[in-house]
Amino acid sequence: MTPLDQDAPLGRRDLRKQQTRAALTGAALRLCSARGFEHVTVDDISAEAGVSSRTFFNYFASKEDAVLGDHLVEVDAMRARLAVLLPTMGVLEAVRRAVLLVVAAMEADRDHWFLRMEIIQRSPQLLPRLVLSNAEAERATTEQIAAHLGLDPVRHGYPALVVATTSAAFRVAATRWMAAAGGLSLGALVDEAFTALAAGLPDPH
Amino acid sequence: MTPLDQDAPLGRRDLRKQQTRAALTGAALRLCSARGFEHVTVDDISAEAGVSSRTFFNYFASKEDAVLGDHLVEVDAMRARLAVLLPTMGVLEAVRRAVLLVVAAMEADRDHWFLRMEIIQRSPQLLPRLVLSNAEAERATTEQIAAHLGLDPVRHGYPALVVATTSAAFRVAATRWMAAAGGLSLGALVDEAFTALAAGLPDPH
DNA sequence: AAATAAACTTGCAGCCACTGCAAGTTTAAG
DNA sequence: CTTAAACTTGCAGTGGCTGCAAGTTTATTT
Repeated sequence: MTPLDQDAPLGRRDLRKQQTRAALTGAALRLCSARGFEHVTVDDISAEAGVSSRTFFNYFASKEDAVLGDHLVEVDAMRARLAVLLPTMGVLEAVRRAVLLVVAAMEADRDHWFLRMEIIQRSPQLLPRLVLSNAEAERATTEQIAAHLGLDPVRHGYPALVVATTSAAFRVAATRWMAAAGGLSLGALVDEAFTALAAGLPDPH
Repeated sequence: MTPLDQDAPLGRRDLRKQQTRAALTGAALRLCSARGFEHVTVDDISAEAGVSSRTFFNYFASKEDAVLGDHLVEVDAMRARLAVLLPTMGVLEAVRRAVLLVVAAMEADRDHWFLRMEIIQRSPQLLPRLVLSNAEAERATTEQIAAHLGLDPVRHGYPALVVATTSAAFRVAATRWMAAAGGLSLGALVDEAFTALAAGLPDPH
């Protein structure tokens, strides 16, 4: 009598796992927000979460991972959405709409993201790592777009260019979102950036 | 009678310093290219260069820095060029021409750059750090453009957007350059990317 | 319910990146 | 020549991270 109504096989064990995982990320975000990333040790985080430091590394490959998180779910959702949108509109417009999925996820997890970004802002070494976590996703998206256009992703630069620039545009929007401390809508900022991109980045006045 | 004809004060000491530095980067690139970044220790690099591992850290803040290098010179040159170009043309065009300085520097240091990129390709952890080394430069350029346009870089997203997207476009061009193993001109690839950017990234056919 | 297997946690020992300190050595300056 | 500054180095120590060999908890089988 295993409850499989939803999508996740929930045993007592798996439940406790994602509970421990949440405790670790929570502890990491809280402590790093208070003291700064480099003044928090893995031992501190583990102690705060009530597990051994060795167990910490059973959940996260690095201290940075605990702060930055996974985001694999959103990546998969975005790929699925892209597959639907690409045949019916231009590439840039399809990417814009697909990105709105990520926007929704971030606005839903708003509190954690503000903590994350505050920590990242004070410890710039984390920003690149955040980009890296997107790197694999970027590569996959590049191939998806190249396949749709029937282009060789190596010979043609277009797919990689679209992905890299839109990704950068998104990062800028997210940074502004945090700088405004939630006073602006992330979706609106993303839209603004994509509009400028589609217009060829003309000088404003 | 200090020889100051050029721009650098060259004493026996400074000469030996940049000699040691070159030996360290050379050793780092050679060993990492042969064995892969994570299978090379700082001790290995130091021994190959004929200094102690402690001395290594007097020259580089991290193992990654030894592989990735500085590029501060090009950054300064680019800023100066930008200051000249900005008043006489559009922002995007000015950035495009300023970037050509970096292109020239990379094509001149071609061999080292191919090694670097091969190493980075096999050890993706390095890619973020490469982005980070550009992060400070990006911030400075953003402020420069914001000042030129008379915009507040926080309230207005345009300067940051231009810098982030052009930087991404450059990265794509550099990646293709390496993939082509020098069969293509980096300058041509950069031009192609900027042209697509200025046109608003329209679908190709 | 008991026995067996699988998964999870933990301590331990150890590698390696990296740092501060206190020498010793080399080069420049007075 | 003397003094001061710069450079190198060893040493000891912190902290991130891993493999291993327990021990403990949960799932599975009979």
